Amino acid sequence: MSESTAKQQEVVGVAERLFSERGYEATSVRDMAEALDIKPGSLYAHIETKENLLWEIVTNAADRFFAAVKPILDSDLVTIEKLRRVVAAHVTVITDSARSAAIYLTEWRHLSEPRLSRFRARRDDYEGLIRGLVHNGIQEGELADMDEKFATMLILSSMNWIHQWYRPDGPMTPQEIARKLTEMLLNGLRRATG
Amino acid sequence: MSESTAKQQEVVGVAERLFSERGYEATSVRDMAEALDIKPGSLYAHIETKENLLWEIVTNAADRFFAAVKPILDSDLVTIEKLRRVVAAHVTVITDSARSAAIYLTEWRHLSEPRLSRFRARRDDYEGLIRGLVHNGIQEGELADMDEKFATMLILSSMNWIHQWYRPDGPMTPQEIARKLTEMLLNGLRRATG
DNA sequence: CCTACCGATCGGTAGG
DNA sequence: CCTACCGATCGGTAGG
Repeated sequence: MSESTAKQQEVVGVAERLFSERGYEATSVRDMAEALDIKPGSLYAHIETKENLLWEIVTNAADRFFAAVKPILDSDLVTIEKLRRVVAAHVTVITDSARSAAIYLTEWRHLSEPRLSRFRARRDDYEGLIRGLVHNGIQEGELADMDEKFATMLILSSMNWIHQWYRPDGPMTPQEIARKLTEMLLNGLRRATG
Repeated sequence: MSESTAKQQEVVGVAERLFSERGYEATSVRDMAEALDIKPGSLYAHIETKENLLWEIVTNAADRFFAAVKPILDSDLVTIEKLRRVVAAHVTVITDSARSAAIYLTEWRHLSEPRLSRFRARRDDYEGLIRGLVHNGIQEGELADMDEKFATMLILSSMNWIHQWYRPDGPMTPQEIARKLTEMLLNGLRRATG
């Protein structure tokens, strides 16, 4: 692990913006160089390959999701409260780093092997964490007796779609988004009878 | 509207496979020609441009979603029943035409203007249909008094994520997926108390 | 970080 | 549907 310079961080920032706006494949090294106001060849003083940039962005994003969620799972809160906080933490990662989260969620498939497999394994680990939470919630009777895998997918999909419509200047704060989402997921859309 | 030949349908089929597997930008006309066992230049006897293929795929997919959902919305069923059937219909479109649905959901951004705007408008119309349903459900007291727009997003996001994990040879039928999804969305994940 | 350049590949066309 | 090709652009490198 070599330390990364300020300029390298600037390059990553430009890559995050362009990859999230146009997609990885549709972004050329010339696009990035232009945004950085340098010549295309000069970019390679700061990066090794274009794919390395993608890899750095998605692994950093994965790190953020794990770091936000792990301490909550390791705590001794009851499952429903863990779930509330995990949703809040995950949503906050998406809203705070919207660009890299979008790349993490949509551009990973352009990684080549062996990174592609490493990525998938890590993403599956994360899914496993959420699934463990759902599993416990069902065991303990806090969550309904339902298809564990399917419920996990519902939680992840509803959280991950947020990057598609979230705008920092929109009317809702990340906290509000997390609160409404947990509320709807836990209690359902149907009007409670009685 | 010129009628499309069997060969043109074959070309569209190959494009659906490659665009969904690798993405639009990462698929070259040479990739498509090779899959069709013809020379790259010969492809242009059947298509005008590569983007026309993308446009045909996403508009056909949009047509399918509207056609599946419209008659249900126009019926005189109660809102909750409409919602059940709309979810089932939408999920069935995704599972029956998984490749084109995936392209519709993820590759549309590579359209150029003015098609990009036309696409967005149509997608917003569809979202409006679902939102109208949610609106009515709240008015009539069948759905909980909640953020209408947010509930619409939750419904759409949970349905649309299915293409990410659905496999035709998996254990669940489209009907089962739709049933479980509606159940969880309407009643929530929390164990009903009392 | 620049100049100058590499071979490969891109979407697409002319003429048959 | 093929041969033969177009100019443009791709990711990346050598040498300074």
